Amino acid sequence: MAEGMEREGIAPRKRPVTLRDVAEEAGVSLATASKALNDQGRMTAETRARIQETARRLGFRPNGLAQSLLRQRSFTVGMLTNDTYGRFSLPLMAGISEALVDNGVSVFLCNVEDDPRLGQLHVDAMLEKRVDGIIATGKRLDRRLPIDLSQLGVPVIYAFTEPDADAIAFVSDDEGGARLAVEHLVALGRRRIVHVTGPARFAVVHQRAAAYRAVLAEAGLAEAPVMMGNWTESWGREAVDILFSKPADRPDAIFCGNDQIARGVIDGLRERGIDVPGSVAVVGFDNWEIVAAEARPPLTTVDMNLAALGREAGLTLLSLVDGKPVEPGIRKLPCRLVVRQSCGRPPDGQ
Amino acid sequence: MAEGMEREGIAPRKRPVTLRDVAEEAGVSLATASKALNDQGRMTAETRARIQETARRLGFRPNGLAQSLLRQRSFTVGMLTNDTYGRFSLPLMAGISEALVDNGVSVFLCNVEDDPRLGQLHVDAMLEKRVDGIIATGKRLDRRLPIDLSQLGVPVIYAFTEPDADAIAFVSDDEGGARLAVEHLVALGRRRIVHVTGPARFAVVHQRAAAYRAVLAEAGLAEAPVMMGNWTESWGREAVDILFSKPADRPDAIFCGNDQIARGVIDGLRERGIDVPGSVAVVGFDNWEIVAAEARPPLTTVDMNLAALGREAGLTLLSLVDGKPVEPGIRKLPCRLVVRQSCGRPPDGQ
DNA sequence: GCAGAGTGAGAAAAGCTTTTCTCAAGAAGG
DNA sequence: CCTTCTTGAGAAAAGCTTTTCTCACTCTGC
Repeated sequence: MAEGMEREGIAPRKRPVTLRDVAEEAGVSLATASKALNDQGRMTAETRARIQETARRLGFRPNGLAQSLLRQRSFTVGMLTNDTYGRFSLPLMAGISEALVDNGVSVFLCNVEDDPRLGQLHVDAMLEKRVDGIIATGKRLDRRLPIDLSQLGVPVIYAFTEPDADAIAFVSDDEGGARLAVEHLVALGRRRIVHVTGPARFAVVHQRAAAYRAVLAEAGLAEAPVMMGNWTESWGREAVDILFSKPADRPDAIFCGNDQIARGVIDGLRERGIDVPGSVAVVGFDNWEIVAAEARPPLTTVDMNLAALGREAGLTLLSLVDGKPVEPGIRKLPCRLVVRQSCGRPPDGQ
Repeated sequence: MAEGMEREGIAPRKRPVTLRDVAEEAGVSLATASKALNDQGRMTAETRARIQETARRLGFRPNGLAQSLLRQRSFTVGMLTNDTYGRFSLPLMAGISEALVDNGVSVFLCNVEDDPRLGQLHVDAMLEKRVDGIIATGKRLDRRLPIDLSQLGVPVIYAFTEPDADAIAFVSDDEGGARLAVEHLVALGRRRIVHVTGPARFAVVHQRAAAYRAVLAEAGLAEAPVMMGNWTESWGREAVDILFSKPADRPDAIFCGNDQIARGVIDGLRERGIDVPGSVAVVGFDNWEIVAAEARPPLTTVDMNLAALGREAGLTLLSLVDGKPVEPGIRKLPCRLVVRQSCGRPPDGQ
């Protein structure tokens, strides 16, 4: 019956070829075919080779759905974010994806905005598709996603977002990051360092400000005011106007709460004819390449290592899925200072 | 046997509850339980209600893997991109995801950089997981992804990337977009319009330049030089230096190839004391919010409607998956002009 | 020549759901 | 009272792979 049948074309169009097809073509049973392809069971080397060759020729590809059903493991995880694919999610995703792809795990990306309905929709879809786990990420360390993930029955990891109680979370160490920045300025001999940052309703604003104050105290420097505003360039320019409109107490360094503010600060200073870094050094936060690298001069800034954070989160999720116990709690991962040109000569020994 | 058994806790820990559990608990067969939950088959309203109630109480959730295996449809699609989750992929994804989530379809996001090995890895993973289709997106309209998707045996849609032969693709209409920009300037009475754009090796550079020349010709205006450089702010500033260093032939409008160039142009003009839009009008391309909205003045720019493009691509893929025939070919979707303040008063009637 | 060991390969179950038959019991009609 | 129709519900197959048994056959050693 298979005698006169010619396989036409190249693409395995229509119905995908199954293990049964391979077995029939090779004249063996399903069991034998399966074992041959998985290098398991006992059989002649010749039989094994023949089956493998047949599979190759037919373009056989095992059906992952069937495998998953049997193994109770889908090699699939869901990623939730409310950062409409934004600045923070991006490197985070890159790290997560990198950690998982090498283990054959694919990632469902789900943007839930801040909409509980949309969140529930995506979570339901994930659970029905039997994801092995979920990674929750966000755009703010101090905001929860609009859905409760604590009772789902699958492992959940939080990355760069406020976790539920008793959860496993990875966040950036903002105090440490701010420390790096301010200590850098101190080491460069700056004495009057001010902090221009975002709105008071952000937790990170207070964390970074606290570290800023601590470093000043440790260095025996007078505390300068912390100026809170928006996360925008225009606030940076405005802050410069405030700081430099009066002749006294002008700073010789400005530590900014993010790169956009820093960029505004740099622009404001340039427009006033104040040299950066000659007269005033500027440090940013976030290392948002497109802003930091194109600033004039290019911006020295704090990088939160989000890709590394994502990778860590991904690997930990895999451990969890494999049943290894993981201590709950919040893990802070260190930031890193990216030195460009807005602070002048780097201090000795760095 | 089930008599003394108390369900403890809330979370369905360990083994998820299956249809068999529901059937046993309700005292019916699997078949009846299935039909009850799907509102199919015949049975007393009372039986149906009892089964549904039981399912609800037990927190039953059908196993999507089993359903997919049977239906030959996984309600899953893969998205490939080489735009390391960048500026273009982002809105594209948002649109695609939006179109699909309402149909219960989840999206595997796969960043393949420009690495054929990584691409093959992801494509293999997708095929094993039996995605219903694939959407290929990129960061450039004139570059292929590093893998051949034409013989995969699943439907493929290309969005914002160079398609393989005989494929279905959605791209932005860059000529049309450039037209919108230049016609806007002409309508505002600008007479000497120059075009500052990116490197000649980009196809869009030539498409947009051609449209620019065509509109000038139609308006009876003298053709000004097309200045090709980099997609950077510094090139925008440099171009201004070139254009305004000599006193003659100064433009009264500049059409920029992207928003970063436009931003550089605006900064360059401001630093020369040239009023925007008073003396010179500026238009950008891409509508990259963070750049366009924070420019001084905020930038009028061309938006490629990438979210709409993604939505269209998603819906078309669904048609394809449902077996509806779709004519191959490249579909160009219109751009849209976002008017902010860098061109002055919008022309009458708009 | 025969018991026991080893070897190659197949049968069958499991994983979960959906759908098509099949069947038994009760109701309606002659 | 017997036949036919209707109705409620279950049995079984299908979708694809993996794994554990089981079985038949061939050596090996005595």
